[in-house]
Amino acid sequence: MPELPEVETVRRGLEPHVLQRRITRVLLREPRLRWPVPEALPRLAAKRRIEAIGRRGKYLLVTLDSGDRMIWHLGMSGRMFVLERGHPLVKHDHLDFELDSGQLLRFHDPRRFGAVLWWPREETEHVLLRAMGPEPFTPAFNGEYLFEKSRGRSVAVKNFIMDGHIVVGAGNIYAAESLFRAGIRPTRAAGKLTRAQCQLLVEKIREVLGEAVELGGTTLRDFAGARGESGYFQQELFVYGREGQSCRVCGSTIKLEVLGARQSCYCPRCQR
DNA sequence: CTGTTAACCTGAGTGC
DNA sequence: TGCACTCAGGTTAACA
Repeated sequence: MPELPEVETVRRGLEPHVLQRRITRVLLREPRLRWPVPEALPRLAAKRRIEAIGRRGKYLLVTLDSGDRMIWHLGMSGRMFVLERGHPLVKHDHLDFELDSGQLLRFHDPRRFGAVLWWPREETEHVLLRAMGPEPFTPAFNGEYLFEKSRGRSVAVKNFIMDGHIVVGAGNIYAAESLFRAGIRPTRAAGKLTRAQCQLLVEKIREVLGEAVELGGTTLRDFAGARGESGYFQQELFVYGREGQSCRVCGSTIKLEVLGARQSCYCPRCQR
């Protein structure tokens, strides 16, 4: 489900409800997520105050007053809702964090590709975050960086920019949309991009992700923010999910190709 | 090292 | 209605 804009939407939605709130109780119903939820997590997180909620790539980072942190990932189908205590349970409600405000954070994830992990304060670096590429909005992610990284790489540029070691946050939707706006065909070998194309692609990735964050993400099937709200970026899509329809710019028929087991839409005329 | 594929899981949608 | 089948926004492990 969620790429960077959706995760950022959830983060922003959670923030006002959790900052400086104390976790009064943690209810773990189903520990079998992407990795097992640590058995000790409910005990360790209970009584702790939440001091910050941040984001790195598609991971949410929750800093507690003990200096320990939790790492949350929504996977493909995960949601983290702010609800009033006593809200009825539904299937796949795996975990609750009850807060001293009377509200609770409820993690719901049918496919269980998500994760809820403990990151002890004595560990300065977490193995999941260590090898991650730069955030798209930081200066470290720039045209020259992308150009250098892509030299000698034969992988399709779409797979290349979806690789979290290169840059974090662009999943299937936003990779496709960024490439459309940059006029680059998703199948193009990364190593064949020119300097100018790398520069343009960086700008378009930032533009697309930025607009999507402002619109609250993309709701295609089941994405919802922390209060259950939909995103609106789906109205801005040029190629994703539009195979067979006409290009909003030139009228050509949008084509679909499978790249690395993922659907990849592009305009054969606008993207070369 | 690079590149490709399968795997993890459930639910929604489609076609018969 | 029901069944078989395909596909889905992410990430890692296992392979060539």
